[in-house]
Amino acid sequence: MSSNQVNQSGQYGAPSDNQHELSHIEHYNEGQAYDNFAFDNSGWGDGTGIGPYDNTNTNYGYHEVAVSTPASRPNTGSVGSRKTRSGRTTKPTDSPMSSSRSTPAVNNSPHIAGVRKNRAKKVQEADVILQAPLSVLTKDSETPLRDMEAWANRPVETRRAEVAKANKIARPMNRFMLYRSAYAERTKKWCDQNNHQIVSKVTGQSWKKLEPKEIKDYYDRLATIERENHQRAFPDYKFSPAKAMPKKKNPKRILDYPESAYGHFSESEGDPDGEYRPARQSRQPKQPPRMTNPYADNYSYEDAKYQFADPGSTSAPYHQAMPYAASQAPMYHTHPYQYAVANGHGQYAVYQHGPGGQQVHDNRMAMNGTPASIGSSGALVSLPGGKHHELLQSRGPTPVSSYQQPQHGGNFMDHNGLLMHPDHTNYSLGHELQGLDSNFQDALNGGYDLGGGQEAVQGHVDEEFLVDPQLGGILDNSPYQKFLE
DNA sequence: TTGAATGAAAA
DNA sequence: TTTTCATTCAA
Repeated sequence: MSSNQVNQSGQYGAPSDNQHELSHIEHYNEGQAYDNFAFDNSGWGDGTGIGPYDNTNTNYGYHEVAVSTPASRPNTGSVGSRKTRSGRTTKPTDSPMSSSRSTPAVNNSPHIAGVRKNRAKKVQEADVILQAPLSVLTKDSETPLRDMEAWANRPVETRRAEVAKANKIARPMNRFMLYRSAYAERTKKWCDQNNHQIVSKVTGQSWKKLEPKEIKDYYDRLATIERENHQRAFPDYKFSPAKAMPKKKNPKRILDYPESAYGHFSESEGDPDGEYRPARQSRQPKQPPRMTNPYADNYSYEDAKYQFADPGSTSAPYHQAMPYAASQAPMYHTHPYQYAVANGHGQYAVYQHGPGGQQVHDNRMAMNGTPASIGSSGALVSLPGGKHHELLQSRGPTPVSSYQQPQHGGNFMDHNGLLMHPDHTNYSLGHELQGLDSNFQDALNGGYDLGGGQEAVQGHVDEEFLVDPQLGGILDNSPYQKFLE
């Protein structure tokens, strides 16, 4: 069955929670425990990955019900227009967001007197109920995942150039933002929606309820890398959110707070007591600059405006405007460090960090004869140097959720510290691993002084190798297998 | 939308 | 002092 067909399994009319849950267990669990995998109870359905809309808080047999939100869903039908509870009678569509399957929201929540405090925190779930994570649902998408490894590994120079352009230091992406970014384009295509709010809701739902631990761990580690590189580029960055603005309770009422508090402060009327301030992404450390402070002397973000010539060059204006570019490097790069990235194409690139910033040495090589595939992401390892040991060390056997049930010790961080994207992970024969291991070592040995890097490649290599499931890499013992028939 | 970070308020 | 809560902001 193709991926985006209308649900024909009768779930729309599922008579009761219990019954549905039972059927879910019988049909999908097959006696296996999914203890650590946060499926909702709606089951995997027929492979559409979608469930019914519910606008009236009618459960339709689902435990987790999405309440659609008219403000965020365009192109919905008129109120009360849905005549059938069964999606079976609606026209097939390749978009799970089809209006034929949606109805406008009706808020039937009972009003509880006196309970108003959390009004703003009303949970707005996606209009689509996913029944499988996006990593599964969009597995066969022709739209590649965005390469968030490349993003997390942007060199210091790139990051500073971005700051120069935007005139602000952006926060590093957290694991969910990385995930969301990776899947945004796919999700748009899959939903046939080009709406940030919808993408956010769908990816949020997939992330929070559906994605297996391995996917989350992967983006967790990318987030760690992203955070570390951000820290490297901006050692004194400190998140400094704008002071919270009081909420407008009722736009028709007289504001409880001065108008100026809600927006830009003009010089004449704005914020005389300085209570509110517009958003800023970073601020100078409150402590007086130290000699070792890369922002030393008279430099400040606000004043410098980053109006230097070419941030990527080593020209004098750049270093004058960005003094830390020159001064901080020795502080944080006492020893160059390097890491290797396997991109899922059976190729490795070795990155080297140092005072001169990050250089990418494209030490690509074939591995296992694995053909090139869409997208990237595969394995990633950091090699020793500096203070980043937590990225460099093998963490030993990573607990694997019962969802994965790997037969051959499938840890997503293997004994070499390889960070393996679950999409490219499989469990198979040892001889394949030998190829990975030697190639990996070759990559590391490609013109570099490994130093402590040898530590990262020693030790036992488990029977893991990279496989692109789009090329048929899902093997019989893959936990995804049963859902991809 | 989730999650990190922040700061104020409450315990 | 510690915990809880609301808020900002990353795309």
